[in-house]
Amino acid sequence: MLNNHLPATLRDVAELAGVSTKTVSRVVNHQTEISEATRQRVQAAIDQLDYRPNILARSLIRQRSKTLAVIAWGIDYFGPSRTVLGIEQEANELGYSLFLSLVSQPTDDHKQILDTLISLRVEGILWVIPEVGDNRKWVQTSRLDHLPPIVFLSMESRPGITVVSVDNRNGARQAVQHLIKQGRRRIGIITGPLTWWEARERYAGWQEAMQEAGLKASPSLVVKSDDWSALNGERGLRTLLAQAPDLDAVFAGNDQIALGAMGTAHQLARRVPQELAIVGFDNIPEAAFYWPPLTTIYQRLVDVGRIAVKNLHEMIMARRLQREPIQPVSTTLKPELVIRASSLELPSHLESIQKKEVVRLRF
Amino acid sequence: MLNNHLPATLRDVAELAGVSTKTVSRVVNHQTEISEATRQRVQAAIDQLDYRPNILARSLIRQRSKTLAVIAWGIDYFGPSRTVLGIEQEANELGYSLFLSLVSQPTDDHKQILDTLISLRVEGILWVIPEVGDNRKWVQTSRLDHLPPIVFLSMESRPGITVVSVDNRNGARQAVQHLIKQGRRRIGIITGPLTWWEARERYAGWQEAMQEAGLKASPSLVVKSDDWSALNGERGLRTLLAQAPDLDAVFAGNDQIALGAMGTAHQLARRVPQELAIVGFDNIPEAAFYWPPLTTIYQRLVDVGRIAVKNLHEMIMARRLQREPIQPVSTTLKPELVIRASSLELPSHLESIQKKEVVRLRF
DNA sequence: ATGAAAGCGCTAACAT
DNA sequence: ATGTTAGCGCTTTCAT
Repeated sequence: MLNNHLPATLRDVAELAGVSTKTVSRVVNHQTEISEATRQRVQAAIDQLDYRPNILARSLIRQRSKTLAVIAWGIDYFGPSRTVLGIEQEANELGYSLFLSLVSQPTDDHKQILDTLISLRVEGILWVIPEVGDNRKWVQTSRLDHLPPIVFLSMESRPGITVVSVDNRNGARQAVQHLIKQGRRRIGIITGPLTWWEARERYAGWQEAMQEAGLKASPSLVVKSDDWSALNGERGLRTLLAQAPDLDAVFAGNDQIALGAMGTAHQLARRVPQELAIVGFDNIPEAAFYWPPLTTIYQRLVDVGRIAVKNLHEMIMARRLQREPIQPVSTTLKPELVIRASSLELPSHLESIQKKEVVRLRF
Repeated sequence: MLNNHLPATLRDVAELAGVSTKTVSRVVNHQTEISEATRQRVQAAIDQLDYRPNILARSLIRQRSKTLAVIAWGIDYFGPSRTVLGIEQEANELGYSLFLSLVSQPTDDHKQILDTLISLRVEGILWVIPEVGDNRKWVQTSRLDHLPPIVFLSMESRPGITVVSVDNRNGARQAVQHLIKQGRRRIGIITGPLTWWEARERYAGWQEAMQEAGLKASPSLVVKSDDWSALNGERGLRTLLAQAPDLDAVFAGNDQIALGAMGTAHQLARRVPQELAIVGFDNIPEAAFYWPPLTTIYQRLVDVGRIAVKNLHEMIMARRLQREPIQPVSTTLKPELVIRASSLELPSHLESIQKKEVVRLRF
């Protein structure tokens, strides 16, 4: 059977129930000023016709789309996808539908996407493109009050805009301080790509922690990656060991880089953690199952998404009420250190094995 | 400054330019039947007022929202997020905007979300919830012609519906056949949760490949996981070794399970791959950097998403043209075997190391 | 408690 | 080449 009959409208329901459209509208919107008898009659007609209100028409007249947009990059990576998950959850709870737009590169031009979103009459925008190079310069020079309210995720706080992010610098400091507490002194770093704000922050955190402990943050302890992949961890550790043969620990820009570094350590027969402690960043789910399990920094990325939507909602409401726009607030979440075997002097859960037998892994 | 001035409408532009609304409409929609002089005058007015067409109003009158919806689960996992990436890319290229709806569990009720999507007047739906338990039973009993066109991803093909998926069974067979070719005979399997269609298919593929090779697919070679996590790989390998001490290879339900199994192998000092070959499924980006690098099955998940949108688009067009709905077609993509060290008798890239020195890894 | 009528912003006949 | 008019489906005064 063909499905060429058009969907039922409010008027169809009204005619079937023998009432006016306004009455049907009252039923659909759960308004009270209606007798129970007619309400039931209308409801019967609705069910019979399988009527669903047309939200497009509703949005048009109410001047509210109840729609947000997320413009994101890297949704196939752990961090962004967790953040989008949180965004969707909170948006759903607040009754917003969510448009998803992706850019293929963080540096891609977003103007066209922004135009589309304005045309779609979204009420607010969540900006989930990482700050890379000068791809945020436009924010300073734009009249943001001519755009829908925007919340920026994971970027440097700036006056006049609303940002939700994780304190990467603090996370890096926690990681390095932990290594120092374990007695490590020659602590190298394999950074992420320093065009990224997050990579720079983690790098700065390493520097700060080293200096605070009276350790030299010497250039020979630094290798800069050009991306976030495990490949850079492999190469990075080789370079680092060439520059600083007495290296006793590595802070990696993220868990993938840490994974690559561990692989190289195995190949070079450097025992982890005894000879070389390794700490990552992100706490991806697999990190607990690396060999050895990886000490890393946990960021509450789902919460980043949820908080961003909450803030956005408040901005939307404030603007609707024609009040002065609320002062932009930046939220920064503290990350948490997750200690596992890769950074411990004596990985306790492995002690028993060592006693029982001489473990000899040869590849 | 407050942003309480309403966005400009077509009529505003028309008045400013001294033309009719229809003329402005022509400019906005790049229609040709208009003189260059007026086109420019109208364009100037558009720029001056910063006018953007209201897509809600346009959708209402055109009876086309140019909008698709993806309803998904597990967007923070590798597979679904890659698929959504492909969906977004293709939707964008075909001029569709994309609504994103997530369920928190594959078994969650989706009826309410479906209602919302119909109300939003999406033109088509991409179903990215994995087939778990009987959560697809509704498809058989529903009048799908009363819903927007739907394409189902990653599920068992059924007559009457459009499905795009990967041939998991074939992938598993490739994995096991590869192990057999390497001389392995006692090939165990740690399945994913068998409530999942994909896990069952991979399990069936293992059985088929074993039987075809004249090997016994004995129950002692099987461990069934209750989820897809690395933890099950750890436990799984222990159980498997208890059941079949002469095990010489493991096919894991996915790469995470494989990772967990490798961790246990290390702890138990079983050399991988010499004593125990391991193959995973999915080819997550980190798999190449596991220790040893993991042999696995690659699925073109981005293409799954893209093809799904292409098919959906055709269904939409067919229905719009009031023709008979096109026959549902199911598309099945062949996965590819990616061979790495974890399954090779003599991992070539490690030979040099073995010659140079006796590698002794002790944890 | 219910209804009539106006209109949200746009496009598509159908003029001229 | 340009304009007039009707109306997409809904909500909202303002009546009754």
